[in-house]
Amino acid sequence: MAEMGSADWAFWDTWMRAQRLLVRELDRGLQRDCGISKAEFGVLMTLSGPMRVGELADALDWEKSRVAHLLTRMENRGLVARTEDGASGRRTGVELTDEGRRTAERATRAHGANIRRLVLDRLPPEQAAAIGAWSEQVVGYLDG
Amino acid sequence: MAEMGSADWAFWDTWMRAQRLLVRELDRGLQRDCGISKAEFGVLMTLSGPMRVGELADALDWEKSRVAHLLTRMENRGLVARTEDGASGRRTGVELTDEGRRTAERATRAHGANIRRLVLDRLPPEQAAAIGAWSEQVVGYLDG
DNA sequence: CCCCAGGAGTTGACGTGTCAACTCTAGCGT
DNA sequence: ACGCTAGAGTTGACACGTCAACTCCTGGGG
Repeated sequence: MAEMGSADWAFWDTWMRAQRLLVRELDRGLQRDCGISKAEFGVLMTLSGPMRVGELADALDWEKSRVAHLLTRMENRGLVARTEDGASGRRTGVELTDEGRRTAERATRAHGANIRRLVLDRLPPEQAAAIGAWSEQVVGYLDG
Repeated sequence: MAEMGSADWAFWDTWMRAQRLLVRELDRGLQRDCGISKAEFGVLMTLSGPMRVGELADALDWEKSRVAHLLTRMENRGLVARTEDGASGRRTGVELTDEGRRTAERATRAHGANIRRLVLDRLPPEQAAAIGAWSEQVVGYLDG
């Protein structure tokens, strides 16, 4: 197998740097406009109806404990509520509060606008096609 | 400004998912093969000779406090050493230990091989060109 | 000479993520 | 019916990043 040349490292560094700058900018926008983190945005998008914690973790492809910790913090801020599940009375489900739904609505617009402004509007079609193809391929062999 | 359509969201989600899977895989490789994190790898690569903490922070484009915290942890594990700087005797510089140099050497090979295997070897030239162009552009307008 | 303003570095509080250990319940075998 | 195990969910310890406050020089005015 060939070694990494300095051009390879430069390519990789620039790519990762661009990625990091972009994600940082989007995160700041989400925090500024809606007061939530990117992870919380993911929960708000995924949690359409009442769900079990495990379903949510599977849907997001996150560790259950990460979801549990995050839900605790979001519950304290009134974005989600734990719900009783079945006859046992154990709080094992979770759903959005009204506040959570409002925030989700607002965040969808704001975050979408930021993605469009910072990324999509500046992405020529052939670059979009290349990135799309690459993404599909990576998801295919690292996720499948 | 146009809204985000569902195709836009799908494109974005897949892209971010691929990015996340890839970074996770590379981080695990670095941890498994060399026992260091990606951030520590960055320090090991950048810290060629003795440097001041601020220089290091500037070179990496990180917050000084992040560097200070990370250096403390790396110092405890024997990868770097704080050095006395000037007549004041204040420990204000930092350099690699022998152990740090050995780890840096090993990490360069291992991480480079992983990047090549997981990314570069699978990236057709026109996709590489498109991604390279996009990266340059993003760094240009988010960093400049 | 003294003071003090500013830069460099550190530290602490807190949010967040991972891993491992723990609790609770349900379901099953005997 | 009893106990045991498997799964779901939670919790705690720790690693890491950010922000703000802090310490410690250092270099001019006065």
